[in-house]
Amino acid sequence: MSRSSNSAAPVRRSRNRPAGARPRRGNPADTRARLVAAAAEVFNRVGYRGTDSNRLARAAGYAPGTFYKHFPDKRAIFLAAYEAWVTAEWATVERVLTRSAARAARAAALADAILAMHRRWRGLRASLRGLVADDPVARAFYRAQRRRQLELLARMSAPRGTPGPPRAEHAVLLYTIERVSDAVADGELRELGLRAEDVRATLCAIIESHLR
Amino acid sequence: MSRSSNSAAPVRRSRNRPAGARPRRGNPADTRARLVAAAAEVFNRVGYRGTDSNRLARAAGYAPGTFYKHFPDKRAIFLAAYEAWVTAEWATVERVLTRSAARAARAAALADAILAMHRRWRGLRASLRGLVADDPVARAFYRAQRRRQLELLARMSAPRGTPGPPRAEHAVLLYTIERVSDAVADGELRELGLRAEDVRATLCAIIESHLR
Amino acid sequence: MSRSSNSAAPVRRSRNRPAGARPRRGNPADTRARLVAAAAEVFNRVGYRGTDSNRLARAAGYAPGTFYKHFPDKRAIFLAAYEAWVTAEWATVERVLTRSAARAARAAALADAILAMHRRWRGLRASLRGLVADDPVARAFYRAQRRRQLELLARMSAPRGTPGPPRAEHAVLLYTIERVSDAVADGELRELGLRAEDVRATLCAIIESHLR
Amino acid sequence: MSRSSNSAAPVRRSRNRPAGARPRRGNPADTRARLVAAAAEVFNRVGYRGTDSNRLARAAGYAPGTFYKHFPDKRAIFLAAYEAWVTAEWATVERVLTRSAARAARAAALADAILAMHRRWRGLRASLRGLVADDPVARAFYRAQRRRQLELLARMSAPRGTPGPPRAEHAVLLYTIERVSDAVADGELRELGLRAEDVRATLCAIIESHLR
DNA sequence: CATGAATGAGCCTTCATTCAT
DNA sequence: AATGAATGAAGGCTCATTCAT
Repeated sequence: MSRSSNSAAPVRRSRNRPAGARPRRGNPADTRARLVAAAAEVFNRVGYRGTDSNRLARAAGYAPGTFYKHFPDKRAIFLAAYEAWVTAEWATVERVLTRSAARAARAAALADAILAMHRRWRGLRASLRGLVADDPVARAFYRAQRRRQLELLARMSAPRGTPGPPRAEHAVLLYTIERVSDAVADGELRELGLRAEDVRATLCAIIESHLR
Repeated sequence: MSRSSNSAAPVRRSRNRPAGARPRRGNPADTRARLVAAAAEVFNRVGYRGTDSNRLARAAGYAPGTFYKHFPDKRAIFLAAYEAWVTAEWATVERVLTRSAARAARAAALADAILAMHRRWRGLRASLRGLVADDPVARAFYRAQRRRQLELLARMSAPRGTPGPPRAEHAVLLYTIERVSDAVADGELRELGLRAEDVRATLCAIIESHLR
Repeated sequence: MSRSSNSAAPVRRSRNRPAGARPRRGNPADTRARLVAAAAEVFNRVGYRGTDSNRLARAAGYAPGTFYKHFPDKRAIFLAAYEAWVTAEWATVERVLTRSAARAARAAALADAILAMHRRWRGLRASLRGLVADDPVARAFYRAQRRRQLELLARMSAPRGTPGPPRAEHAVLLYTIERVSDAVADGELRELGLRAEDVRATLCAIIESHLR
Repeated sequence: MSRSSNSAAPVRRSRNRPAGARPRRGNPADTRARLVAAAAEVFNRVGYRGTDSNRLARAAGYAPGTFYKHFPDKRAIFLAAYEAWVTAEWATVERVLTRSAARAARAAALADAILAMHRRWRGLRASLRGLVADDPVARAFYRAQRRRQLELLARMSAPRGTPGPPRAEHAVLLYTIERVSDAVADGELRELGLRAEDVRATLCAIIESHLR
């Protein structure tokens, strides 16, 4: 598995513009993408509560007012960054799962890919949890992502492309993977006196038991 | 299992004082307990970000200054409320686990007890997740609770009272139970198109597989 | 009296161009007129503080920058709209006063004409009062209009076209008509428990006592 | 008539505290009164749009937060200042009207008293007009004051204490006095080439014609 | 022990205006 | 002549915390 592709920023700079070059006039899509990319990094570093919209704008090379031309508030840009993250993670998951390899190998690759994404973006994910806990809109957004994941899983685990309804065991699997990955990414294991390798193995085993 | 004992407020009003009676000068422990009890309810209702220390003091019948005589800051009272909650939950878990019943029955009782605690205090728990995500001190406190839980589990699953080191599979079990219980309490399942009964059954099965 | 002519927009669309047709490059006078006409309507609807120059430009079918090609600032376009309004009102007043009719009939016609103008443009007038209160330049502009009105009145009331100096009673008359018309237009009367007809009659009587 | 009493600030500093002495702990009523008194002066000097809530607080010797302990927003403190002004003006009007003097003398005294109040607080009154023009809440508040004035007038002009309904001619009288007084206070007359004495005389005549 | 008035740093947001295209 | 992305000063408001009583 290419670790670098998993760890890539969830948002890419659009076009081939030299980094640091800030066009006073760009097209709105570029500006928006730049804002989201910069915000993702800032959120990941200092957390959602650790910045404000003015700083996010400046981090992308813009003035405060520009921020509000593109997002109604701080939450909106956070959710945009999170959505990009989820999209990147799903892409990775699908790529890994469609490989032709032994079940155990695929489970391990999946665990590693997910853990890498959570490690690289652990600050972003921590902020997500905080925001989801506090904010109803963020909560709804987060759950919508989860729903899509569940549908994806139902489709993938169906024998012959006959999706079927979302399954409780899949939901529990997703919750487990998410929670454990966040714990690993946040370094909770070391504090608990556990070895990362053991937790990874446990996770792999659980994942493998759900693969076809 | 006594549902009412599970659902009880994690903090009791101390002494037999008629509710509403507010001694202007009581002993400090009483004042502190009253503040924590009131704060637990307020946090559970409006969330950690939904109040301020002035309101928490008033909710317990005190002035803002009194709050800071008993707690260094808002976080401290939250952690006190959370600690009381964890203590109450553990007590319930131990009570259920030490019953002599079939493994499946104990697993079901445990799941129900935990789900009840999470349902009753879902606002408090949501705030906990938010605070843990944002605040290093809260995070450390939270992990300390987790560590004690893990030790408890190691002791309980040991054949002859020979605890042994914390085990990765226990940690994963705890994470799973916690995450799934919070999801159930928050009503995520319905939104995902899942039946509560199915998720409960899945949870019971996982718990049962870890019981001796 | 033709009510429709009184109520007409104080600024006309120039030329016979189908509404909505927006030439990207027209002659400057047309663009300016279009901006003023649109601004008059917008100000009348949402007030001076209720818009910004960007919206005024868009309301006329232009981009923000175009606005500043034609007006130095937001105040300038407001004063242009107000000036057009005053011109339209004066034209109406002169038309009514030069009719050969009984004094009472002329007074009533004048009152109705003025009230109609104030009703149709009550939002514009409210904004005028607000701006005049806040802004020295707007205040000077407003007073200049008043001065011209006073001169007109002096000329009209002079026996043989010998104007004479402005007279205090004329000024008081103008103030009274203006204030009462605005009150009527703004619906203050109903709130005060007065009948519109009674106020109109009082106004007519006052006007009539000043006519020759 | 005592000019000084008419021109007095509409809000008094409560208690006999040396000017400039700022008690860190006062009773709320004092603090509020100090805020309103300071705000009235600031509004009168720089206008409603010329300050912000932070400056108003500082002008009274307080920090920004204190402002919001007493008023929900800037508008609220303005309306409080205006209400104090109206109360002061009414007191003056009643005092003058209940004197036993010739009708002409009373009319003159009334005109002078009102003109003095408008001159002393012309900035406050200009801001009032601006706010009333822009803000629905301020408008409603302003009209409520007017309604009370109208009732007062109905009561005073009734032969035998039989008030009767509000009368249109009274409303027109109030509008005229208000508008003309503001014009005089704002110096509009000089700009219009009128002599202050002439306008005052016209105003006196109108008032006198309405006195019993 | 308890009070509660007061604090003030800092966040979110607006909008009149500019200027490179 | 027209565009529209970008600007940034400034204003309204909150709330965790202090301290004189």
